[in-house]
Amino acid sequence: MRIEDKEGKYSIILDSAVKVFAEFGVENSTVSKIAAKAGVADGTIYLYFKNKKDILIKFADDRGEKIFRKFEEAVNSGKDSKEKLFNLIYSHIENFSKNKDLAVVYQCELSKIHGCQPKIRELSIRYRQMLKDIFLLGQSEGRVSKNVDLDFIKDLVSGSINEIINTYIVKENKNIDILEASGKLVDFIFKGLG
Amino acid sequence: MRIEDKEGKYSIILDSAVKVFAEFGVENSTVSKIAAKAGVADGTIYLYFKNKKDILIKFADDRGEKIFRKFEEAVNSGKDSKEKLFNLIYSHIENFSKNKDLAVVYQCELSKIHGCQPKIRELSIRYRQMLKDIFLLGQSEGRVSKNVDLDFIKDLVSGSINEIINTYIVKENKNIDILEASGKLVDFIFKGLG
Amino acid sequence: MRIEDKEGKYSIILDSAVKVFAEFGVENSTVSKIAAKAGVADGTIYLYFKNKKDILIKFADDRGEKIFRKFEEAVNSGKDSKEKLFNLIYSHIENFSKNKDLAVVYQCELSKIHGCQPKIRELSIRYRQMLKDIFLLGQSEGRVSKNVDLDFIKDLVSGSINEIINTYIVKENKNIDILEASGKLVDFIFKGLG
Amino acid sequence: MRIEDKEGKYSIILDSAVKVFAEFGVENSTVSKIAAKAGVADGTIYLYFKNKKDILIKFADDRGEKIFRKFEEAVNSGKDSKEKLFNLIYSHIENFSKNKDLAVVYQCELSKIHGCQPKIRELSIRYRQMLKDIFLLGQSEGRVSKNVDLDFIKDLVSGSINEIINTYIVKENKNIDILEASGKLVDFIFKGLG
DNA sequence: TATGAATGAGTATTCATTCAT
DNA sequence: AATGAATGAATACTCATTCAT
Repeated sequence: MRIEDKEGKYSIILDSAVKVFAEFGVENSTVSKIAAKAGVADGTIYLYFKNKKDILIKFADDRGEKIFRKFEEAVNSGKDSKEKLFNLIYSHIENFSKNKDLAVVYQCELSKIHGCQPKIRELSIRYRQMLKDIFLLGQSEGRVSKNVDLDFIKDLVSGSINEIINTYIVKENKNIDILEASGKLVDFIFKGLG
Repeated sequence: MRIEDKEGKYSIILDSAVKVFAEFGVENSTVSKIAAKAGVADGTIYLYFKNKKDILIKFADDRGEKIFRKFEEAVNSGKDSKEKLFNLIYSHIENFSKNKDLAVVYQCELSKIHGCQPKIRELSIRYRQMLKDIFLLGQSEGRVSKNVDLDFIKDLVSGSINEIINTYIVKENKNIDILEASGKLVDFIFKGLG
Repeated sequence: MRIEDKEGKYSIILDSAVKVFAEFGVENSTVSKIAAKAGVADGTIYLYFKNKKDILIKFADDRGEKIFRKFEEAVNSGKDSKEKLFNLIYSHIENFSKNKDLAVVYQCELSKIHGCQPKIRELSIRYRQMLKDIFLLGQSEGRVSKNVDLDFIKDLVSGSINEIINTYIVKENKNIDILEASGKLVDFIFKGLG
Repeated sequence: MRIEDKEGKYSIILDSAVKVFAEFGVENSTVSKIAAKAGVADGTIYLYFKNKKDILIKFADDRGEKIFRKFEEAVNSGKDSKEKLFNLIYSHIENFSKNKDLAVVYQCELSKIHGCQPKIRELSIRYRQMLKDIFLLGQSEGRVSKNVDLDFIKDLVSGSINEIINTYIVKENKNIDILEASGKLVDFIFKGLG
């Protein structure tokens, strides 16, 4: 059996777990359900994960890190602060729209699991630092007033984006015009910061 | 036994439950822990609540409604849209600051419990309608541009307020200057909507 | 409060218990249900009965004894063995028809309760002795063959009567022509014993 | 693990349950007691049975059906109505004598459990139909009078047999001369029907 | 590696019984 | 005598985890 098979089964279980978590909630998800969804025996789970909670921790670590890289790429590909913010928001909404199970687990389930909190907290801090950097750039571009408290503002913006995800993807499960939503949000923010 | 004693025991159990839920999370909270914290026998819980889930439902119904009344009073006591929004945000932060256990349970735990969702959803809708009404008033006052999509904006604002609660009360457990935070938030929002 | 009031409340509880036992079965009958049906507080039960099982024991003792007296009277009023048997069977079916709750509890519930068994066993023995005495009389009358094993036969007859009660009153809840049924049964038995 | 092992454990639990039910009564039998008697963990019970009641239902279905097959074979192997009835009664007493636990549970416990009643009722109906068929054959043979009400008589006979089981096996726990008892019973019945 | 039968600790809930009023 | 709120022991059932195969 090749190494990629191990990675493969590890991934299959992780993906299955997310689907199960999203459908039933973490607490109503049993190891058996995850194993069944992954097409492996219950015991096999324990060859790849220490225990049930470890699945969530690994999910937060792996999938969280992966999606965060995409956010960073999106930001890097923007030529100025406004485009960077737009790209970030667009990437965020798009990625979570494409994978609603992941969105549900991220927004609702993960934050409560004790072992997951370090990674979640780290990602949250990095996310907000990204926002702060964008707005610092905006200040140097003259787009953002030097009077605003960026530490405070980055939280507001982070909350706004979160709410969009929560409202349109997690709760309402609506199809959203990502381009339009991202545009409106960026306009609102930059106007507020001008 | 006086009437207030019965109400008293019901309240004592509810308060104890909130503390336990906040400390351990709903799923790691046992009926025994709640009973012990309330200083009653396990069986006594069932004289006042149908079952464990019912405690959360009653909590959402009773405490949620009570706190929402305060929000409405705060809004009503404002003379114009800006003051109304300020009062709402101030009241929101203040009330959740005073009772962090309640904040934790509201923000993190309640939304996932199925039986609670009707009330949570109702409160969420009423909250956002309050915001929309404030901004409609703002439009008639000439303070808010008629071009903005109020349904979209109210979500952003709701998300921003939520994030303040989450960041400063639930996660960081910081003491926050409520007056300053409310002021900054209102300024940012009205500037963005101008 | 007069003495008969005590007897009265004792009786009311006993009657209520039988109704509850018949409706729910002994094991699904709670002291609370019995108290509610009797219109007294739960605690009041314990002023008249030692505990829940004691209700059943007292029921077996009191009601069993009472109904058994009627059977004896019925037998005594018959002028010969055939009439005595007819009267017994008629009285048995009639009394259990009139009070189906009592029939249900007697036939189905009581025999399993450990504390009740002494009385139940005693009544069963007395019942079968009554039958044996009738058949002994029948032998002296020349109506019953001297060759039959009366100890065995009395059991058969007892079982037959039981089955009539079970089939027509407890299970099927049918209205039965008591006169006809008693007649047929007596005829069958005496023919078999001739 | 061989197939018979699975069947084996299922059977072991069922047998253990019957013993426990017979000793303590269904309501005083705990799942733990059954598991201990079977030499398995409590949880193992639930790998083979849906819940506690399901054990009784399966018992009624499996053991009831099995024993009933023996009754049918016994009847079929008789060459005329009298021999058929004799064989049935003999088989009935013999089988219940050999397994008194089963007899106790069948006669006393099973009839009250709601989920068991369909099977119990079915078996009871089939049993009495068997009796009726025997007596119909007896009529065609000229052994049984055409005047008797067979629907009534089959109940009497069923009750008589039941009483033999109850009296000698369940209650008195006596050793009984099966050959003699069956013979007497058949004689009595056919004489009564002549 | 992979399996899945077996385990048994953990928990919500019920209800007979008590006792202060 | 009567009440009924409070008690807490008892028990069915779940499910994460293990381990012999």
